[in-house]
Amino acid sequence: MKNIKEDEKLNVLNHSCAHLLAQAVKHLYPNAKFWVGPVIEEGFYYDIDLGDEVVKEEDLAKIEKEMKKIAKDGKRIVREELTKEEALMKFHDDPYKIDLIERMEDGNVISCYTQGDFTDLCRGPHVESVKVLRHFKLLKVSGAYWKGDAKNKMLQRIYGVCFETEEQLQEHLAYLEEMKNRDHRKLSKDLKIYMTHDLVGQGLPLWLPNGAFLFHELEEYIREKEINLGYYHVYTPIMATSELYKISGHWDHYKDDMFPLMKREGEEFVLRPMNCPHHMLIYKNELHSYRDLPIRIGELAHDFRFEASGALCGLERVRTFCQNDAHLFVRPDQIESEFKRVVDLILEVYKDFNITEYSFRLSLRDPSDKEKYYQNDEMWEKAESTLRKVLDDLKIDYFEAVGEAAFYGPKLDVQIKTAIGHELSLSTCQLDFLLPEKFDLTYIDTDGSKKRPVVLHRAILGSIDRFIAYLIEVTKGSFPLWLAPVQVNIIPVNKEYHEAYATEVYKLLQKQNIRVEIDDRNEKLGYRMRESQTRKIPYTLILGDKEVEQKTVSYRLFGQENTQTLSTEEFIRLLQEEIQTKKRK
RNA sequence: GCCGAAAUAGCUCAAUUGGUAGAGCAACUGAUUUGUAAUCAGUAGGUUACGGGUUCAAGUCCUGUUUUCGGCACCA
Repeated sequence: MKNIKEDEKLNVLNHSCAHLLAQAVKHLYPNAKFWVGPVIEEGFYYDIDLGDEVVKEEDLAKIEKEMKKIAKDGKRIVREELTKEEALMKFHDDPYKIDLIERMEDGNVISCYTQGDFTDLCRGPHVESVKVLRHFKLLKVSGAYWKGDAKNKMLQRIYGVCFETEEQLQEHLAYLEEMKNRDHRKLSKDLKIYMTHDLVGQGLPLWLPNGAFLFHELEEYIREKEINLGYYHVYTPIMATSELYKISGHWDHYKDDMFPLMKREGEEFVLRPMNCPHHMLIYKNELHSYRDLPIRIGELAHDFRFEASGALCGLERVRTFCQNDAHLFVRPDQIESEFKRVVDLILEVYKDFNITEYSFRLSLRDPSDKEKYYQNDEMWEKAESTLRKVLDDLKIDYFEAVGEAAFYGPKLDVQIKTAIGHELSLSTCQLDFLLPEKFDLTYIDTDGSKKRPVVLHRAILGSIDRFIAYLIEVTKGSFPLWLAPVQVNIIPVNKEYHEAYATEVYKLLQKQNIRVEIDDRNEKLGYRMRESQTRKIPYTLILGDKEVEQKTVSYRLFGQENTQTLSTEEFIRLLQEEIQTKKRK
């Protein structure tokens, strides 16, 4: 999709369109007051205070109509430059604009733009005339907190997009529609990946057999990779006493995001929101020599977080999920090499899954946020500069995000965008000097003295749940053979004559651990083929007279129309090769 | 959590201004015995998410709850 904000022409066009929107809203809602109307990647929006009035989705058509009317009139857009005092005078009855003006530096030129009966404070630039604004569409309305702060009043936000030609606009709208069809929630329903139920609760998905196969294969995949890299896997309880999180420091920072306390016989338990404290205790269970480090403790661990109800989304954001977690206990001199190994693993895994659209985010603390972040300037500077150095050494492109760090340290996150445009972290690698401190972790150094290890928290697939959600979207539900819930579907042409051979092939494949089904229903071949294709099963076998006679199989690949014929042995070899090469590199 | 919208058969959707809840697919039964994306006929399927109210009459209007959707805020 075109990034409208980055495109010079479209940026100006959409910004002007935001003004056109404001003007139309002003005509229809005379009491409207306007905050800001910026250009974003997807188009533009305007935040508006309508007092007691409400814009509903059905009102968008009405507003669009007014916008078209104004555009047709074709007023010129005129720039005017003011001093701060003049600007304050001009917008004296608009508290929102006064707020903006007052925060501008004295002496700077302040500009505003006028089109017909509407003037707005704005840096510009704009198109010459509203006449150019013809191919636009208002897309959605929503509430949005003033200045992005939940403590403030909620304004109304109207989103839209504008293009130079009608073709471009229609193409864009078609693209948005196409993306909706890629939404993992829709595909998951079609492909029977997971379900939810009111009686279980929101954000708590139930994995159906097809989803469970995916889940299991991914667990096996990453576990094997990690074992080859020297990780040890453990299982730890999904709960602990609240005391554990008081020691780790999580209690102070995150108890509101945890499921509430369970009290019994004077003890207090919580469902765990993360696994770090458990793994710290496993490290502490033994005395460690400098020779033993790094020690890598991994777990496919189920965690529970009380996410805000409005944040929940399919498998992408849930209240219980399975983390592909590990904690790497390293000596200070090993931070760089170990961090590099994690980045290498991330790159390797993404390659295995053909994930190409992602970016690295270096998440740093916001030094002014004294509440969220653990206070120790020296520690933070050391940690942040270490990560930066490794990334630079690896020549990895990344962007920095202030205020996105964990409370205990900076991190490298891998960001992806979902089909419907949500930006999410998939993988993460976090540097932590704090938890080793809190749990008084040590190793014995060369000189016999106790030293403090450093911890790297990392998750490669992130959460299995979210990873599957993303995988469904990038593959459109057509999974590579090794992941496909059903890998081969056998269709005997005639039940009476071909079922025996079909069963024979079925048993052969099953013996090779191929996930295979046989569709011997009394339905026409075309009917069964159609269903096989809509289920996106990679291989569909057609077995009839010819195949029985020659001891062969004829197969059709998902999404293709031609049929290939191979001997049964060759076919099995083909499957095995495809599974092996894609699965284990 | 906040602003807004929605919830009708397993799924996708209909149901004039309040006036007998329907269709396609799926399921089941029977016929058909099939060579690459939907064979034909029949049967069954509903406290219209859940609770309360208005009305002679509520899927439709009001109200509370739950869940879902679009954003915002959040995301250890």
